[in-house]
Amino acid sequence: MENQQETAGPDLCGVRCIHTERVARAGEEALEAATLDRLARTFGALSDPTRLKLVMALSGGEMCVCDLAAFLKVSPSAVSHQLARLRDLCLVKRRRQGQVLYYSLDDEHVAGLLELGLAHALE
Amino acid sequence: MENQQETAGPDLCGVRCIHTERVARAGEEALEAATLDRLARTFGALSDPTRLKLVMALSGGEMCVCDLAAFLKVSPSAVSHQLARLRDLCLVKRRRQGQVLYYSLDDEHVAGLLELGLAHALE
DNA sequence: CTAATATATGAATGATTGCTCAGGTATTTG
DNA sequence: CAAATACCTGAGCAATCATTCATATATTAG
Repeated sequence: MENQQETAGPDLCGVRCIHTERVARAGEEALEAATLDRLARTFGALSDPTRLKLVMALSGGEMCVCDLAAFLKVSPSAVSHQLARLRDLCLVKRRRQGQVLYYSLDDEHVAGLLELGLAHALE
Repeated sequence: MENQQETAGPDLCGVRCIHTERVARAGEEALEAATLDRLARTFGALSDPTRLKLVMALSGGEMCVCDLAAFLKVSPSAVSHQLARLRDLCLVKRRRQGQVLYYSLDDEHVAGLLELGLAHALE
């Protein structure tokens, strides 16, 4: 019984897995859990319309928290929470000028992701 | 009082928005709600480690539902739900051969998104 | 036709997530 | 120094989501 793969559910796909070698190869090529998790959280940061609108706005140049709150029509507190999340994943960075913090996209990857994602969504 | 922007919260950022013209420009360049929503859902489909592992596995070639369930160690039902979501956003496509459905990435955009995202997550 | 296999799907449920509220920190002004 | 402004953050609540369970559909075998 060396071909079998354990499945979790009660409606498991019989006893056999159809392509054992293909599954094994996928296992070898798989990313480690920590990387997978960070990648998932990165995409997750872009999975909300409000946050996405925020990031797209920043792709047009830097903005302060007040500007973003006004633009998104949400409270500065909400914006700040979202910015913290984006910051945590290095999607945006900030620069202080007096009391004002100006946010912008962290690097070109971010604009690239937006472009590619949009190209796919529109096709 | 033509410079003011309404904000939603009670701790609203004073009465004034700092860069009115910048906010106005962002408004002009903004995507329409439906597009934004679809884009958000597209990224959302990639925001779960299990689904991400699934999609990355498919980037190495097509796999059937059974294979994926075995590889991910979740029930075929759970995989099927996830595949439906990915299918709905045209991230994966399927081809039937007898009773077996083989899934693969829908187009190059998808692999591109994974690559770009990974490059960012690893930097 | 009936039985078996592979996959799909609706409903229910526990876990995440977005927002608000109520504070707290950092910077400038007087 | 104290007051004001811009922003941050922890806790709590409502909505969303991933999974399970039960059932339904599609294809092949007999």
